[in-house]
Amino acid sequence: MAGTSHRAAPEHTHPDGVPVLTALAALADPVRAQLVRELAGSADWSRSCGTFDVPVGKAALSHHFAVLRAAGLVEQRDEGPRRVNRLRRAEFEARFPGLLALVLRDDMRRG
Amino acid sequence: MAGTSHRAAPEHTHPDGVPVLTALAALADPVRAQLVRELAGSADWSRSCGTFDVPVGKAALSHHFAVLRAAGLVEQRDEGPRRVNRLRRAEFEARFPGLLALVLRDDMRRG
DNA sequence: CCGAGTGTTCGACGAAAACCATACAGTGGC
DNA sequence: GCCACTGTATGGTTTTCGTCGAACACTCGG
Repeated sequence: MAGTSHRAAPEHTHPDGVPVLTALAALADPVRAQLVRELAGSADWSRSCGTFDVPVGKAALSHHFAVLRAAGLVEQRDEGPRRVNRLRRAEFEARFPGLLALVLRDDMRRG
Repeated sequence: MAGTSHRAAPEHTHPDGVPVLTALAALADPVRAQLVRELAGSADWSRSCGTFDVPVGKAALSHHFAVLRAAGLVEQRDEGPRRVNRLRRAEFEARFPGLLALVLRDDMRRG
């Protein structure tokens, strides 16, 4: 049975069902903001969770991705042993116009 | 000396000097979001701090206003015994285009 | 079938944040 | 001068959040 995954698929939330405060809280964290920025600079499904340059262990990293999923920011798919990611640009932009751009265009000021 | 206030003027931060994550964190709180919404629906300098319908004591309320000031969202001025507020619509919009609209246009969903 | 690689889950910990009650500092009316 | 009113500052409690270490689950290659 090739192509069959026996791993539990990650739970995804569509941006349409996400409250604004949840979206803001998801982005108001330095680690998650960095994840989103790197993800925005990469092609869809090209980055697995372990390939991000953030100063946290894999347990915390896994938690952050869960938060991003719950906020409708990230979609994940299992590809062999790793879990590859995609930034939900269009859907998130439709729900929260301009929000993603604010985080991406930021001048990396202190904070 | 009429017109002289002996009270320390509140410290204000212009939105231009505010990091994006600080702005997001300031708005990602239910109480503060409510303050901003009520403020947006009132004329400038028409509301003093005590006139907002939020379920917290005045100590916490004072703290929330300090956070909003530090995020460049609110300007305050002393008017007799009370401190009246103004939402910095234009300045904040110039620094974070679309962000205020997201909080104001929200459908008040749970969360 | 085993072992390396990848990511999640669990429990615990510390730091940060929200909150309250109280005390304090101005303002203005009496 | 006193007192009610408004908001700030302080100290301490509770809750939330980010983090880690360790254990577990799954995939794939030998």
